[in-house]
Amino acid sequence: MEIRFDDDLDLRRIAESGQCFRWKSIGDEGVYRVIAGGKVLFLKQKAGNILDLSCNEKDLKAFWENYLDFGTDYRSIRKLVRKDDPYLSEAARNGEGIRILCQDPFEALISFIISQRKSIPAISSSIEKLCKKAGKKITLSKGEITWLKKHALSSEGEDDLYSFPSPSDIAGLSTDDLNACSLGYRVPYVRSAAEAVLLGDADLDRMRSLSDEELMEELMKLCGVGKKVASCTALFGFHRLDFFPIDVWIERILSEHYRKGFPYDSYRPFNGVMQQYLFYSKR
DNA sequence: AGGCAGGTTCTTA
DNA sequence: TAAGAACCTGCC
Repeated sequence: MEIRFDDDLDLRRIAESGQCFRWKSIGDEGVYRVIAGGKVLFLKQKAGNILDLSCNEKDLKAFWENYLDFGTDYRSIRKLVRKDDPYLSEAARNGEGIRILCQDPFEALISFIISQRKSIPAISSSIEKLCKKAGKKITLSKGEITWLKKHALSSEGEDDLYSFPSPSDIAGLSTDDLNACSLGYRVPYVRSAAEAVLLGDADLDRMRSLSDEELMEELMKLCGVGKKVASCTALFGFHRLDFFPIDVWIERILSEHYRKGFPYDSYRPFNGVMQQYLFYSKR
């Protein structure tokens, strides 16, 4: 189905913004394949703010609309950028179209635990291995196959897709299975996080009702979850748009351009969106 | 070939 | 409280 969409939206920039690891560019016509919520979505952006999606209206309303955060007005947030900040102004121009996806908290937690000291290709590769080992197979619907055909794309290679595993799926994996996902020293981190969620020691649903500070505190109780991973989980998995994860890149930007500190007060509660502009622009 | 990668923990003062 | 080493492994 096709919809017109007027707010900021740039699929390529979202895919390359580092917030998600399961967006894949298919072919060379700007088509992306996304796996989330146990489902797959193929989508393509066309001229005139038209979005061509492989789902029907029911699935759009039931899931993808929220996933793509259609309820948030990013154009207005982008306009909050202070005129007296040329660095952020340029970053926001470069990053126009980035949106912060509403991803699953558990998936974000595990993904960002895995991300530590790994390059982006290595992160994606580990996550794919994990999904293949423990996730559920996703079979393409008739509509999805038709959609691919319409875009002159083969469904071969698109028929071996797996959902992100549940806490019990991961907790049930043997050490050998986890090792086979190239997780390295993160194996115990991933396992203990999955077990904590499974047993309710880390209650992600309950965490939704916590304040930002309390959420951070709860997440950091998990082994292998420090400040960076916790804030990424909060921003991308809990959609707390004020979190401002500081990794090595952001650290460099802060020390080069914000000697007196980043003006967080100016952008509350959307500091995380500003962080995305800065990060994307630097990469 | 070998250093480095979107961090965290453990150890040592 | 703070700085520094160690950690797995794939990627460039």
